[in-house]
Amino acid sequence: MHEMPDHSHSAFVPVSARDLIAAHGGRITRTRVAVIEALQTGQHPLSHDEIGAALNAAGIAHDRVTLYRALDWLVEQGIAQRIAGGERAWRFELQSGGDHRHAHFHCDRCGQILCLEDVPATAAPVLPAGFELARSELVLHGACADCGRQNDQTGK
Amino acid sequence: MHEMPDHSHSAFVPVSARDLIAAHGGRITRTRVAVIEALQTGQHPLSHDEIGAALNAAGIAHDRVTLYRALDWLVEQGIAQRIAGGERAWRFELQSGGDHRHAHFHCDRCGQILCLEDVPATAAPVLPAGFELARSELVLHGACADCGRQNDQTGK
DNA sequence: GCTTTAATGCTACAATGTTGCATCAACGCC
DNA sequence: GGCGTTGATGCAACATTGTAGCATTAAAGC
Ligand SMILES: [Mn+2]
Ligand SMILES: [Mn+2]
Ligand SMILES: [Zn+2]
Ligand SMILES: [Zn+2]
Repeated sequence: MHEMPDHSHSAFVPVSARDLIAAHGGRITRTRVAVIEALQTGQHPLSHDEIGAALNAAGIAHDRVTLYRALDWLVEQGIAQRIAGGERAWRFELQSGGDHRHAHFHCDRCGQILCLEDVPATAAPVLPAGFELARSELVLHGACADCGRQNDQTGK
Repeated sequence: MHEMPDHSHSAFVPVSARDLIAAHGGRITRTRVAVIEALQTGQHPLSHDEIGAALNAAGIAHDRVTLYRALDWLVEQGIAQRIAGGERAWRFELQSGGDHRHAHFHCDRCGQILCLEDVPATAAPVLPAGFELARSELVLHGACADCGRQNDQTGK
């Protein structure tokens, strides 16, 4: 595993995993660093399982429970956010700057999840009196380009 | 396809559970009838557990698996729809006329789910080329009136 | 280095949902 | 109304996802 030297003048990777953890007063551990890096690398919100696989690939031994707790902590700290997705398993992605909540697309055939950065999840709907809105989740379901193409004849 | 018998001048309870099942070519069983009636009675989308409790209350013995399968069948037939809700458990509600998909509110404190009939879940967003939208789910999270009132000081 | 305690690893458990298969009962037919 | 067919059920066993308790390890500050 490579040490990230901090010649970080790149505007694209604004904070190193270590800085992010330290900034929230947490201890810098292999697991947390690797989880954040997996989320930074991933092109879509990752499931617990996918993150676990990434850690294995990086040669980082870990316990299931530890991973759950690392993810919980990241969410508590506002570093990552949880996405419901439509199956039973949560997906996780880094909280990119601010509270920019966007919609997600869930392919019902291959299970792939895609960020729709352009589609805000924010609705400002009429809630009954006394109700307080904390956040909104918008998930679109359907078939992704690959899946739609490969068996379009099913009609369903 | 048979026409509804015409003693039905009530516009409010359009179909009996039995008719609904028969119209979809299914066998009319105690469990299915009771599940549909529970969904018709319920004021919000019901979890598997809540439906099971309703069956027990109605004195209808049943197996966990049977209930799962009854619900699966209702969803397959388009009689009911599944809602993700944000916990691990599905919620179910009858598919009221047409494809009228509305948003739902999930209270993060008491777990209550509320239908927001007025808020359409439909977004017509820009999907990448080749993607096919089947349906969309919009879930708003926060505190319901009761929960918001009773401990507003937490701030979280 | 030494101490403190946050974080981990392990075990055991809970909640939700699924699969296979033998049995039962709904429904069509007579 | 009885009968046979087969869809629906009940039961046992299992899978997946996530939690709780507690002893041990190791990160951070001195
Ligand atoms: Mn996203
Ligand atoms: Mn609803
Ligand atoms: Zn797909
Ligand atoms: Zn509430």
